[in-house]
Amino acid sequence: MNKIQEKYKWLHNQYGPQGWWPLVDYQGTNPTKTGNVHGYHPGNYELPKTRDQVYEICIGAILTQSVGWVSVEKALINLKKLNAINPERLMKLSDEKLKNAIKPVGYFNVKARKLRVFTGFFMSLNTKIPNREELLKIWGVGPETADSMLLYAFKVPTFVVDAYTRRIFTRLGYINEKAIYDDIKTLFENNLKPDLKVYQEYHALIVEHAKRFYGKGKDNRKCLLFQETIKGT
DNA sequence: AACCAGGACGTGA
DNA sequence: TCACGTCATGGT
Repeated sequence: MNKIQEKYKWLHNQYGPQGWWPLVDYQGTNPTKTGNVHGYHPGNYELPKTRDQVYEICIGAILTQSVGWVSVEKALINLKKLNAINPERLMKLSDEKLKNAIKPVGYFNVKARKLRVFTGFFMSLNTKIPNREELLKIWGVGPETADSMLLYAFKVPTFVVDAYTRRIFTRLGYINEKAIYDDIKTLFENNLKPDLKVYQEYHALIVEHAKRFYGKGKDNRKCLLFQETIKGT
């Protein structure tokens, strides 16, 4: 077992299945989770089931850019009340209603536009699964957003890298600070079997762990246990 | 009361 | 390419 696999094992043992990606209709709360948000469905890998759920994950991936999930959940609930977690119906919302609904996530002018651009693309898919290149061409969809959509909405085993991933594994010494997104992504994909569940859980576990122990400050000594799994390997 | 959150884009060097 | 400013609300 390589180091990347060992870290996964450690995290999963600590926190258990995370039940990502949250869906507003799922009231189940993961009691082990940081924060007071619901929508998680630990152990259920069948989701998303409907087209609208696939869509919900995609727009959630856009809304969460540089923003915590607590805020995104509010925006999604607002959209839900407008019956607009559906591509056709979201497109029919006025700009005013759309921006007002997503206000909690901030950057609402930019994100409203991103949502419309993406929604046009989504409708053109017509049940087809997009590839990474197609997603990256969309204005407003960068590497992390594209990978999140692929992994959690379209169930393609592609690894998601975020600021937390970079922070943890930089401090661990696995990657250097100037590593670019695809370098980090490759590190994980080269050291893991392309297993959808593992990819989904690993990213979610990294987020959970980072929220607890890896603030933006320099202190990485809060989690000695995690550090120690390196030694002796 | 600063500081930062599950990024991406536009700009100038 | 690359570093830096911008987008904006809400929770510690």
